[in-house]
Amino acid sequence: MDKIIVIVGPTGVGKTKLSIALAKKLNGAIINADSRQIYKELNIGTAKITETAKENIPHYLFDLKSVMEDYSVFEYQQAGRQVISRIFKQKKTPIIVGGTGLYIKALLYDYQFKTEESDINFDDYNNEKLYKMVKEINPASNIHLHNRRRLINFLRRNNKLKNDYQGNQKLLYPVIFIGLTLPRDILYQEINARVDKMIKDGLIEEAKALYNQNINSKVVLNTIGYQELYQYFTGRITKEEAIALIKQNSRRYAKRQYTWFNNQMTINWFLVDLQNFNNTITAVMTYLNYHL
RNA sequence: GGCUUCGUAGCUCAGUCGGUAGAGCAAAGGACUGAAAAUCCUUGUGUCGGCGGUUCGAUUCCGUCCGAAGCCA
Repeated sequence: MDKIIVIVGPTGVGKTKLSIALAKKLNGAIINADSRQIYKELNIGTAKITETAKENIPHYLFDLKSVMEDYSVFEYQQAGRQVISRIFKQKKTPIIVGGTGLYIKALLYDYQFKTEESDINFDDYNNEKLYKMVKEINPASNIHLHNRRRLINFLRRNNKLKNDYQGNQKLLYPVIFIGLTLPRDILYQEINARVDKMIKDGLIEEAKALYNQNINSKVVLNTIGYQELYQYFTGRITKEEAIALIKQNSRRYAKRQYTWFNNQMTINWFLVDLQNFNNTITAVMTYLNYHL
């Protein structure tokens, strides 16, 4: 058994639940592929698995960083590849679980990152100028004029790479991609209900603790659940508005995840049985037994 | 009961001095190599409340009915 199993899908479909079930049956070790579960302080809002729910199955790449620290795909790629080889050495099955498509792709495909980067400060350059520079280096670039962040990223890190990323589609490991899905309207109901549950479970208190410590890091201000509650804490919106916003942003996030998984990777999709999740587990296991 | 205003896209509304209509939000689709739960792009056919009338032509004018809000009895 030398294959990696990857569980993907939109937020709130039940990836974590499936990961535990599969790990038990396949002598697995779980690797997080969720960009926000990397952070120690973000628990309820990221639906991070609890210690008891882990059922003694090894879990890697959770709680690596504090929200005060930055993190990047590159770091994730390096850490993840080390963990994969370690798990293989233990004769266990790596089970990668998460909703961050880029992390998964960078980890498993031949994504190459530059170690050196330019120290040019681009603050004085307008988008038109940046766009022109990018086009000079790579005329085939499809980065949009208005996407300043990506224009600058390209110029800072990839300015010596003239061709496109040919490694984009090359898998480095034997992988089985499992996707969990639900009809859109049902998924949205599930997401809404889960947000209500997070509130009941103490999301407001968790976010308030960060707010009270004056933590305004990039991560916190760019994470669904926390960014909206911060607006409530500062009095810009009401609690009800914040909760409604969390739901809306979660739904939009799920939609973007679908766009990625449907178009960037080839996934074997499984419809989740909400009434009896065991049916879902069985369906996935049947598939895996045939393909492992 | 009388008078007034309103009834247009899922929501809030604009508009057509009569030639079948458009913004914001919502929503949907898409891009994706260093913040990715991020960043960015694209997309607006709806019996213009119902039924009649005038007109070559009505969502626009007139009548009437229905519904909402307000004022007067």
